[in-house]
Amino acid sequence: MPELPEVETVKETLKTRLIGQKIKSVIAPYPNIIKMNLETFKQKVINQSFTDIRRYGKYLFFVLNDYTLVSHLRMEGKYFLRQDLSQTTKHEHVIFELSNGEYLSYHDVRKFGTMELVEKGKEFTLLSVKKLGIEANQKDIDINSIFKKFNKANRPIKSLLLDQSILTGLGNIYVDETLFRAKIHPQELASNLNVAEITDIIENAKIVLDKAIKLGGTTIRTYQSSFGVDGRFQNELKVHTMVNKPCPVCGTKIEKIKVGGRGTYLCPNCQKRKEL
DNA sequence: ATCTATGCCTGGTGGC
DNA sequence: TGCCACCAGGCATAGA
Repeated sequence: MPELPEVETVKETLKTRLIGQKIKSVIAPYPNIIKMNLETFKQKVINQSFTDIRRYGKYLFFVLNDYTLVSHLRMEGKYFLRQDLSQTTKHEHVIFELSNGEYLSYHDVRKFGTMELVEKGKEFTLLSVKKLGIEANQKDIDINSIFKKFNKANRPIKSLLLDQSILTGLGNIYVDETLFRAKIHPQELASNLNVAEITDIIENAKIVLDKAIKLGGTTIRTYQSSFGVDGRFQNELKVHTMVNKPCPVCGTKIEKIKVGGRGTYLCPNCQKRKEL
């Protein structure tokens, strides 16, 4: 699923081909992706050009002349550039005809992805974007402010790391990898963790995310960056998807459990719960 | 105020 | 082979 490194990769890939292109028309076989009236949406974006593409957390911002198209890929959204409409396939739900004759096409089997349109510069007035915390790979994160939030939470640490309102950018894959590196059990209550442990988690999150960005993201299940390119971080995964494989540190079999309803991988020897 | 459960969706898988 | 129940899960929302 696209998390911060995957969305970053998509952004960089699309930038090389999309900047300067003007939207000539919009075709929406499944318009529910767009969270506003389709005709209004078309009126606003047609004749607008892509001036920049940015990212915050897992959100993509397509900056146009007067508006910003805010796109979230959720579980498996993807963008393709098609040379011709005949190349589009079953699950391409929103298609932008570009001035160079190509088509920017949004593909999403599960239809969970969203597109919202705001006036340029007002991206952070969107409720979904406004509530996001700081990016998990940011330099010099204020550990104390994070610690305060974690310290009063009576929930598993994994659930807090997935909560985008505190730190944003981590999803199921990178949370598992981060907690493995920090040697913290995903079900450990956040309130049981001390400042040193929180610091360790945050440092490892940055290491994992930065390395995944360098490798173009992680391809498991369905993720590909735009134009059908696989990521390479899947070769670096230590625990996620590795059930019953030996832990790369101690050789113990990796376990799969459920935490907050999500499939969770861990080494039961390296990531022991604390005795209190 | 916090936390948990549900709905949104489809394709893949395993059981029979 | 086909049918069915179940699973994958980010986020919004409803409910406890």
